[in-house]
Amino acid sequence: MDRPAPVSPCHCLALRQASRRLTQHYDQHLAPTGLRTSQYGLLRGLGRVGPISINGFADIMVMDRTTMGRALHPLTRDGLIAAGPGRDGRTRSLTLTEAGQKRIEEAQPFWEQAQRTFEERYGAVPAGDLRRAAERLALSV
Amino acid sequence: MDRPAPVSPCHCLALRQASRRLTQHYDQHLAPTGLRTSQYGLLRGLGRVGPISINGFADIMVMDRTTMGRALHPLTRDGLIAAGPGRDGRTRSLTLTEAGQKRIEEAQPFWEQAQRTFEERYGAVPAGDLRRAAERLALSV
DNA sequence: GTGTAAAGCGTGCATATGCGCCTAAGCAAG
DNA sequence: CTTGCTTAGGCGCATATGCACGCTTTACAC
Repeated sequence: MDRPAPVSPCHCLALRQASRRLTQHYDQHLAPTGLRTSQYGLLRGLGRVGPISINGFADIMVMDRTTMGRALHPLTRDGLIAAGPGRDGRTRSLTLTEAGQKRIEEAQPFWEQAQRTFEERYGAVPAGDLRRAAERLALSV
Repeated sequence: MDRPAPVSPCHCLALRQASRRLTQHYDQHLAPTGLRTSQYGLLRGLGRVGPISINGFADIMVMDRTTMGRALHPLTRDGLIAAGPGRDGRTRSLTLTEAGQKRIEEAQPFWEQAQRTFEERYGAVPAGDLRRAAERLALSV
């Protein structure tokens, strides 16, 4: 997998490529848990901000609302997230189930190893800088 | 679309969120051209490194080979990229067609505006730093 | 109360993403 | 020439991504 120089000074393309690579790295570490990185992120996020509506959760996770709706399917199917009725007839209330909480705890060591091995290769300081820059982008654009 | 603080110190999650947001920004600007950001990136990339095989192009663009194979479908369908026979009976040779070259030129002003407006909001210097950090990640991990 | 706007969510469509498995073609050792 | 490894690519499956459109429910002005 040796490649020539990356093609283009496009900020977006560079970020997309980096995102793909990093996702692959984390996914490989999380594979034994049966969770993808995206799903682990959703569980962690819901654990912090739930109970919450789909739209609210989508905003927090920086996703399109319809993407969120569909991303929840495999998680509700597997009983990791419960989507009960909300305070309205419109809203649905998302909560992390006990199985979901347990699954997070099982997956955490694998996530930590992914995070750690990435920091070892890329450098912990640059990794932190990159993360903060990405967080700022997600909030600002 | 105002959100609370982003959830998690996970490098991967932060990068994925930023990637989604930025892709949305560029996609909105490129919408009049009928190209998505990803497709514009593929055309630009192929223009630089083509003719090339699918696997070779996938490596350069930091994609899975199967993802590349499928991403080419709408582009070959629309005649922007030609997938002729390669030097082997196995390999296929990807080239940018004249229509593809023309499409890039048509789209360029829209891409430039997306790039520029992002830099205005996020800051040109941080944007460059972020792009270089992302490029390094794509090559290193 | 009623009409209208807005909020919350779902669905259809098209593309994006990558893993596992498969086939075909080249290539080297015997 | 045959056996076996490697390379190039396709396809099925499942999830990810978001736009356009539509539906139901609520909020609000009047």
